[in-house]
Amino acid sequence: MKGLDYVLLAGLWVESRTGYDLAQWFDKAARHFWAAHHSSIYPALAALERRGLVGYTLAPSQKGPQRKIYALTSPGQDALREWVSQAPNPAEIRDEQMVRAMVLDLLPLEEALQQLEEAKARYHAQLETYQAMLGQLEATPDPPFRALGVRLTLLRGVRVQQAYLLWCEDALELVKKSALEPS
Amino acid sequence: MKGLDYVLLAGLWVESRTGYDLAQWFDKAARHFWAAHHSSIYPALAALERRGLVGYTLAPSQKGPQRKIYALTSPGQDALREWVSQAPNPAEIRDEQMVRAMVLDLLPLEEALQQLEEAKARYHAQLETYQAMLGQLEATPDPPFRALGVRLTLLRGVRVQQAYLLWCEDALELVKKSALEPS
DNA sequence: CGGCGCATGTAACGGGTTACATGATTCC
DNA sequence: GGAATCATGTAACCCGTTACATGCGCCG
Repeated sequence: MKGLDYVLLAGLWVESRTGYDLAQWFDKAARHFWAAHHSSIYPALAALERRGLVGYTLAPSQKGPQRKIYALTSPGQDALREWVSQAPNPAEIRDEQMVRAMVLDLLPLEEALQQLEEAKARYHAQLETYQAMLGQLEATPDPPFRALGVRLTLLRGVRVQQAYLLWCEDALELVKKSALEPS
Repeated sequence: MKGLDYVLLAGLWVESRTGYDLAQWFDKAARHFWAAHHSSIYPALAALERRGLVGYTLAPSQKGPQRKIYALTSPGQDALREWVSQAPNPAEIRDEQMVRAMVLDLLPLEEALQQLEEAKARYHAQLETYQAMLGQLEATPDPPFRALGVRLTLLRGVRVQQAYLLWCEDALELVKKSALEPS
C-alpha cells in the first residue's frame, strides 16, 4: 500500500464520503500537507474496495450520476490503526518559492521586494482560509465527523502559514539590507 | 523546462559545483523545500549542458572519477532571471505526519502522546541543524558563494521547524483534552 | 583486504498529472 | 442554449525513485 491509500483511509475515517468529496477536501483543506486529483482517487478507492478495506453505498445525487459514499470497513480500520503507530516517512516538498528566493538578487531591488510582497499576500490569504475553517469547526457543537484530526490539520495549516509570513518579513529585511552593501 | 531544471540552475547560480555536490546539498540543506537524487540530477545537468545553459570544467578528485564542475552560462543566467520574475507554482507537499495526526485517536492516549513526542524530537533535531548551518554562514566573513539565497532558505527552514514545534505543543494539548471528553 | 565515501552514470518500474470522456441539473 | 457544478471514470504521458553498474582511494 502506498501513501495515497492511507490518506484516503484516513479521510474516510474522519468521515464517510465520496471520491468527489475527497477530491474537494484535498483541494481546499488538505493542500498544505497532501494533494491528489480525482483521477488518482477513483482508481485508488476502487482498489481499496476490492481489497475489502472500504465499502460504499449508493446514494442519489441532485446533479449528475449516483454518489458512491465510501466508508471504512473493520479491516480498513485495523490497517489504519496498525499504520498510524509507525514512524512517518519524511515529508516530500517541492516549493518553487524557495528556489526563487535563492536567486532573488538576480532581480532589481524593487522587483525582488514586490515578489516578496506578493508571496506575503498569498500566504496571508491562505492563513485566513485556514483560520476561517478552524473558526467554523469550533462553532459547530456536534460535528458529524471526527473533529480532532480535522482540528489538528487545520491548526498545522495556520502555524505553517504564520511561519511563512514571518519568513517574508525576514526576507524583506534581508533583501533591503543586502542591497545597501552590494557584494 | 521542468522544476528540477530551474532548481539546478539556481543551485549553480549560488555556487558552481558538481552533480554530487548538488545531491548532497539537496539532502542536507534543501530537504525542507526540494529533494532530488543523483539519478535525476546527472541526466538533468547533461541536458542543460546540451542546451548551453550550463557548462562544466573537469577537475581531479581525490577519490573516484574526475569531477565535472558545472557553472551557469550567460544564457543560463538569462533563463533564470526570466523565470524568477514569474509567480511560483503552488508548493507540492506530501506529509505523512499530518495523515497520522488525522487518525491519532485510533491509538490509546499514551501511544498518541508518544507519537507526538517523537515528532517533536525530529523537528527539534532538524531545527538545530538549520540553525547550526545559519550560524556557520554568519560566521563566514567572505563566503565563496552567493550568501543571500542560502541565508533565505536556511531561515525558512528555521521558521518552519519552529512552526512544527509549536504545532506539536498544540497537538499534545488537544489530544490530552480530547481524551478527557471522549465523544 | 573489506568497507565506506567519493563520483558518475543507466534502466526499469511505479505513480501521479494532464487530458479525454460522459452526462445530468441548474442558473443566466 | 451555453456555462458551471456535480459526479464518475479511463488512458497516455512524464518524471522521479529504486535499483543496477563501475571504479578509485582511504582507513582500519
